Formats: sequence, C-alpha cells, structure tokens
Amino acid sequence: MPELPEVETLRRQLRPELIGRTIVSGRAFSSAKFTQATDLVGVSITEVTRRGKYLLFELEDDRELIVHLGMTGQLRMEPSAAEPDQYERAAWLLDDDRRFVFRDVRRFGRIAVVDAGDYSSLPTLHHLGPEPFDRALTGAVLHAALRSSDRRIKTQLLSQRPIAGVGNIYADEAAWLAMVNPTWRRVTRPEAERLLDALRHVLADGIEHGGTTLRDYRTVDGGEGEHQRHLECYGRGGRPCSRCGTELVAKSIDARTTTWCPVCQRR
DNA sequence: ACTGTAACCTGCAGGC
DNA sequence: TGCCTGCAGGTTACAG
Repeated sequence: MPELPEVETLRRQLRPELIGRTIVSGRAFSSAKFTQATDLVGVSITEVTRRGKYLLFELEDDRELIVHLGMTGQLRMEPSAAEPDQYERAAWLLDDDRRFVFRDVRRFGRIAVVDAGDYSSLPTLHHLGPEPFDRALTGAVLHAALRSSDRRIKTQLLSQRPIAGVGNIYADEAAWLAMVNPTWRRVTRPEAERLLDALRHVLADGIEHGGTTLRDYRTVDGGEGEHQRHLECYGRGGRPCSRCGTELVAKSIDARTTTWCPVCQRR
C-alpha cells in the first residue's frame, strides 16, 4: 500500500489520537518482524513523525516505535473490546481503553523499537535520502544524486536514496508529469529540476487526496483514499496518454511494472 | 561499495 | 466449478 502520501495521511490522523497516550501493553504475531511490539509497557507517546515511508512514534523514554507498512499494512484505532481478526500482527492497549492495531495480510511490514535516532537495524531508513519537501533538496542536489549511479532513474527513485518516500505509483506519475523516461540511466540538470518539481507535485496531490487506495490501503477510520481517481499514468498501460493520446507502454523494469508515454517521455 | 536476484507472504483475477 | 499462473503500494539478505 504505502508510499509517502499514504503514510503521511495516517500520521496526520494518528497524531492527535496518540500524543500523550500511554501504552499499557503490547501483543504481537509470532514472527521476529513484529515481536518488538511487546517491548512497550507503561510508556507514553510524545510525538508522531515520519521519514519516507516509515512512521516514527517518539516515546517518553528516548526510544522510538517504528512501523513500516510493507505492501498491505493498515493502522486502526479500535475499542479494546473489538475482536482481533486473523491478519492482526501487532496491537497496543492504550490508557484510554482503546487498541492501536497493526494489520498486515502479507506480513511484509515491520515493527521495531529502537533507541531514538538509531536506525542501524533498518538499512533503508538508515541510508534514507532527503524528504521531498526539504528545502535543502534542490534540483542540483537531486541531479547529483542521480548521477552517482548508472541504474535506471526509476530504480534509483525506488531505492529511497536520492529522495525518500517514493514508490511505484508516484514514481511513474512523477516521471510522466516531468516528461522524463523512467528507463533512462542519466538525466540532464533541467530534467532533474522537472523531476523534482513533479515529484513534489504528485506527492502533495496524493496527500491532499488522502492517499491512493488500489487494494489494501485504508485510512485510520477505515476509509479509502481518493487519489486513485487522479492517476494519469500508473496502471494505465495500453490506454491513451491524456497529454498526447499515444498508447501508454507498460514494461517490467527491474522487476517492477513501469508505465510511461513513449512520445511525451522521449528526448 | 555497489548491483542484480531471490526471498519473504497472501489473496485475487484471469485463462483454460 | 476448479486448478494454475501471474501479479500486487516494499525491503532485505545474499552472492558475485
């Protein structure tokens, strides 16, 4: 499910519910990916932040609870009496008699409890690139980052190194908007400028629309996002480009389906 | 240090 | 109806 707009939507919804709440107890599905959820007893949440696709719950004891949603993760608030379903992977009982629940059908998600700021156990977070809306991230900075590798632009974006939080949907959307071909291995400085503008544009739109619900993604209240109604490129292979009418092409690029317009996204 | 590939999981849609 | 294959918002371990 979850790219930056989906995770940011959840962060904004969870923050007022969780700040100041004390975790009474935690339970977890019996897999090392989730069992650290049980390490939190009698500790309160002081802030809810985000880096890329990672949700960070700051705790009063200078630790952080980190949640990554994988492909199918969901976060919910429930009354403590609610029946857990078979896909619940972690749940925390709060001092207001509600449960904060992590549900994840495919179990690609992950729960970690770390000392504040110590991300060495999560390689992608540890080496995460700048936030898309960080003012220090300029076209020149993105250009330099993309030049440091010969991998395809799409692959580099998905690596989380040049910029944080971009996944398959928003990578295809931004490349289309910027008229940059995702299969290129190098971009010019002006192309990098356009790509950064486009990334910011599609991510901001995604947040504005509460995220993209294709299958599993749900907001905290169980609702769907709206951004799937605004997609111009992702998932539209074989259909006409809304800019020029040419049939969009979909091919597997480094094992991820990638869609682009062979006319607009051409030099 | 970097890169490509397989692996981790389950559900669902489409073809036969 | 049922079986089989391929595909899905991601990250990470491992081999070269």
